[in-house]
Amino acid sequence: MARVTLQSIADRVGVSRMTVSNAFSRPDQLSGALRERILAVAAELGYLGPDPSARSLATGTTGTIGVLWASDLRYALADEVSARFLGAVADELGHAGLALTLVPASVGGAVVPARDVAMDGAIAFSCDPELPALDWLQRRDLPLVYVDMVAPEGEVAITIDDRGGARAAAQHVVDLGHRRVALLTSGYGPEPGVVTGPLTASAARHRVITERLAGWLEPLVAAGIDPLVVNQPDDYSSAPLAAARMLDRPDRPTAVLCLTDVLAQSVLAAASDAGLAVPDDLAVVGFDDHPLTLRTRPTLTTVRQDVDAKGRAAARALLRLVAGRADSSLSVPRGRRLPVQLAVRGSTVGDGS
Amino acid sequence: MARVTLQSIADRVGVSRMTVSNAFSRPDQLSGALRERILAVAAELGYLGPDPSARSLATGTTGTIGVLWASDLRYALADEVSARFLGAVADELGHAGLALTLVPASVGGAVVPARDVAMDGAIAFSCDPELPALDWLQRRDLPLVYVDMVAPEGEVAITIDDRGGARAAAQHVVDLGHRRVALLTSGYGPEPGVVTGPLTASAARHRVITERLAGWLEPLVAAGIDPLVVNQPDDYSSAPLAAARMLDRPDRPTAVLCLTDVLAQSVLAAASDAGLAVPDDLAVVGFDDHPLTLRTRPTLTTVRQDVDAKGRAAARALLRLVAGRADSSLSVPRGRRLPVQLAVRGSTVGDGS
DNA sequence: AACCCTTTCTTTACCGATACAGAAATCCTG
DNA sequence: CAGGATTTCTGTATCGGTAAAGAAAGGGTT
Repeated sequence: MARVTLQSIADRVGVSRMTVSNAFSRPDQLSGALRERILAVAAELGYLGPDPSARSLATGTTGTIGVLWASDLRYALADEVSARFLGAVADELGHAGLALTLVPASVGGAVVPARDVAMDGAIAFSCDPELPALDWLQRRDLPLVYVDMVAPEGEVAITIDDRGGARAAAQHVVDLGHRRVALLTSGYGPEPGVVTGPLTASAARHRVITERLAGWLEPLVAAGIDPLVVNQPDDYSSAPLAAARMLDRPDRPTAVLCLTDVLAQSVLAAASDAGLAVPDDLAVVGFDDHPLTLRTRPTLTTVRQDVDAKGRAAARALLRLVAGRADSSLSVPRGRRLPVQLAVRGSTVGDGS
Repeated sequence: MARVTLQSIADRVGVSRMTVSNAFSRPDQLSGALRERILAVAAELGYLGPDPSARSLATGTTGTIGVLWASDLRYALADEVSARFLGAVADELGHAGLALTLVPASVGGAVVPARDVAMDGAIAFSCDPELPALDWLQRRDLPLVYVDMVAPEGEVAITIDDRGGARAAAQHVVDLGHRRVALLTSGYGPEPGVVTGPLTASAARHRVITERLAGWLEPLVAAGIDPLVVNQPDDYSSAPLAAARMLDRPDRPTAVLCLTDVLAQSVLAAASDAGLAVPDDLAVVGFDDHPLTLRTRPTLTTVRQDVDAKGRAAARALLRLVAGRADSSLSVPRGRRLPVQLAVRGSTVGDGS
């Protein structure tokens, strides 16, 4: 049984192939009666609508947007905050009838997804600017939006105010009178453990880390505080261990600022194990406003970012870029830096009871 | 400036277009020297490789696999366990050079992604068997793997032993001597709150819920226990409230079996707020072995499922189905039900101290 | 009745590649 | 050195659609 195509339907109905195409794609181009007849025959033959690949070739649009992810997808998605971002993007694109394709960053094998997968545009999320896969996307001249990373000059970047948020977090613990402060990060340099010597931007594997570190330092330095910096191995399952070791030191900090809420939760667990009361013996601040911050006890003080808004902003900016390709009179979207907000909860300030 | 195509390269080099095509896609079909020359010219002209859409049309393969998701992507992805599954699938497909496309379930507008997006196969993950978008995928006759849901007769299904896991969890609390047991679920019927009357399979909105409820009931009924069943609204942020109300009842349960670990974490929080000691006053059991189970204090007793393995199994089964389309002599993959394991931790059994 | 405008359908020309069969050149083998 | 096997490259047909302009038929206006 040969495959059903526009042609076979056209033959059966006795019209031109173009008319059948219009019946599906441009209903206003033919009479209602004929359209009905064509659709009836199509249904009878089991035709499902125009072949996506063929249509892509003819129109030059694919109906899907790519997302290039920093690291191994397996780990990236296991973070609820990133996942929510992705969900928001997918949702927003879905409204525009676009699907979302996760583009593996691999460039080794015969197939290089960043080069070989069809898409109308792409979002680079939180990835290394040097990533080879990103280079492919750029060379393809696809509409591109950069999220949570440094974008090339003139490109559209969506970020949050990481530095301002970190600054507020650090100021908060300084205002509470803490003098021995630890910074718990990850992805800073190659070695886990206590970081000695001055902090350098180049050691951070990511813009987000650089910014948050810089933000934390401002109020601390102003207050004459020299923080203990601890670098956490990427493997999150060992986080409790690193946190525990930090709390075991003779100069144990009274406040810990953490790169993410998940790291902060590990600190809460370690504090509990060490018999330390939070916030009286130890204040803990996270970052991101992960949903879990409300489920921990005490609840977690954190810097709130609106990931949904970030996802929507990225999706919308990209949609405008894509539209701008077809109609150059449209205005070009501009990058945005979304505000953040310190959310003070039980892990830094007791309820007074 | 006209676009660079195979033809323009062919003209420039002075060979046939077909030879240029082979230089990219089938290197063994031409001499190394010529291939070098062609690639050099291609690079010079800024050619990036064959156009994905055109190649799709000619070869009939697209290089991407679709994933159809149960609910709104925004919420679905916000669950770390689902996200990890997706990550594992993406990772496994990535090794085979395939990208992964999230297919929005929308079927309302002009574009129906499940019908219009090009893909080589699809995974239906945990969705309503009646979903219209799923129907489109089936009608397209795409290779399809069903995960965590009831599959049509003869189709490939990957599931876990939800019932057995729930049975083990319930048996565990029975063995510990608990007699007042609560079941905390969600997605059961339309109304949140205490469920009265007999449980029915049809009220559950999902196979997973049905199975876990059934598994819990077996040991409970055998022990003559009539559990308190509480249905949680889907909005996870209200979970603490529902849990708190459950612990406020005069016939407060001494053990709670939860549909997921996230729900269980809410119960831990509510217990803490109510001044109840876990596990002495209240035992809590989750489901899934979410990474957070190790970060809570006490750590959470749960039923461990291997989401990575589930993802890999689904991806591999689908890859085999896809390969089978091209070569019908290949064997057809069979469905699998992956085992689970009770992980006893601090939320049911104290450390003896 | 002449004219122009719509509506409705068709014609022609691509979109950018790959499949497959065959032709020309080269290489062995005995 | 004949003859078959290889290697290397080309020609033709095809994948399944859409864009854009043109032709035919009907409708209203003056």
